[in-house]
Amino acid sequence: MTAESSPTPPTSPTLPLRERKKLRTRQTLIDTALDLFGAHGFDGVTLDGLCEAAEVSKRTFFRYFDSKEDVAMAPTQDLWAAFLDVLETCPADGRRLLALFEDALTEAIGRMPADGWAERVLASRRLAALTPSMDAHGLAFCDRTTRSALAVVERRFTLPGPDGRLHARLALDLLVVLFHRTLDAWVTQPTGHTPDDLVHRLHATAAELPSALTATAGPQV
Amino acid sequence: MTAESSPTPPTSPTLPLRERKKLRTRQTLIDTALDLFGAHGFDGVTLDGLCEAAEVSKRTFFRYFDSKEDVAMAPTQDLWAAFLDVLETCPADGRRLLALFEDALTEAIGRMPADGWAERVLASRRLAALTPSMDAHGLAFCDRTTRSALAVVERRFTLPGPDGRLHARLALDLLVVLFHRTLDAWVTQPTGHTPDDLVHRLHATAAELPSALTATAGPQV
DNA sequence: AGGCTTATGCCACTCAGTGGCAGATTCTCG
DNA sequence: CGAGAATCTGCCACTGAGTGGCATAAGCCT
Repeated sequence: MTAESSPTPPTSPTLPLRERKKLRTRQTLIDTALDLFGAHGFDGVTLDGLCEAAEVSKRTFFRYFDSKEDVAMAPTQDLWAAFLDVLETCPADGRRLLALFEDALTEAIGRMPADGWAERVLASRRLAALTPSMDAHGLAFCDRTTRSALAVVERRFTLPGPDGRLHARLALDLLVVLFHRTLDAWVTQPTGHTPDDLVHRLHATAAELPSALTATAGPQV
Repeated sequence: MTAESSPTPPTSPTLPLRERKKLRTRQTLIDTALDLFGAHGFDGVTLDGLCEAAEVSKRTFFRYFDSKEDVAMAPTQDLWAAFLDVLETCPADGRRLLALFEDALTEAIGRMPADGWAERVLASRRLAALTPSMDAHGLAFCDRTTRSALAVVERRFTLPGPDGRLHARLALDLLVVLFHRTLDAWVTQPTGHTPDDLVHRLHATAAELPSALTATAGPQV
């Protein structure tokens, strides 16, 4: 439909046509899904309806995504994929693991496409808050990512002490917890849903961790 | 079938017959499910098969459980229900929130039925490790429980400071993380799957939290 | 252009989960 | 004890997610 301005550049820096089509189909599916889910709710849209709107067969849908929940979670999943990628290459100076993870996630957020990613995350999270099965799916995905990240860390770094592996796992779990609380706050705020603000809030939430560890409670008056 | 020895005690301390039957049906469903899932895998058992084995109609199954995953998660869910119950009544001396939660969970573990609960948890967790959809379901349930617990805490206790609510939520998230790592280790060990050992390991894992916060990593040699 | 690889569409199928209704069981109160 | 109300249960039909198989079409390579 919207033909590129340059018909056939001599040295094409882009991917081969087939790959570009796949990317576009995937993105169409994501955008259509977030649109429809936002309008009628997750359960108010059938896969058949979604596929018809996106002009693909149901069979094709399942070659791109594992489940109905999956397509709505794509923005977050892209982020964690980038996180793993950053973790794969970042240096291991003697910093604290948690700080290292925090910075890797910051870097990953920075790598997200500037056009519309934040909006898609926002739509996705708002949907998840209303849809138990989406929430469950997202949580499980984070857990799997945590395990992958732990594998990368074990392979690339030296974890001192007999409990080094446990410490790394706990640090990763902590990062996930911090990120989720950060997302909660970021999604809830009325305006200013930018990646930069997300990063800012991530560090702010992380700064509260020591207080959370020592926080006490008195009886209700 | 197995009639009670005392036909009709004058002052019956037990629940009415109808309630007892319901309890028994529920427990039969759980035991049958864990048996069959353990033998053929979660996906190797259909609901129709499970219902036939438990001698109930599928319609009845869904009057007791929300989903196929739900029945296999019952042991853990019973624990968290008890946790909420303990939280509802425990005193709020000036202790740290995290310690308070840890003790409440310990108390909840102590309230679990001595006969077979540990075995059921073990079977349930081993299944969950092999079944993504069960894992997701369990994670989502923990998240919902965390929110319920936060509501109880906010209602019963005073949370000082503008970030008191965040601190409490983080402390609860931490407890869940600690519990999951504890379960990982407890399930993995070859023997000694007792509630007491679970409690012991919970405190041991919690003791590693400060180290996890400050842990560092060097480059791989 | 022609053959090779890969993505897509279509069809039929299994299984989880739901709604409705009829019949059975338990509770309650006269 | 017995009638009637309140539940609990079983059966049946139905929707919708997800899968496997196979034929076709589209992009790729030389």
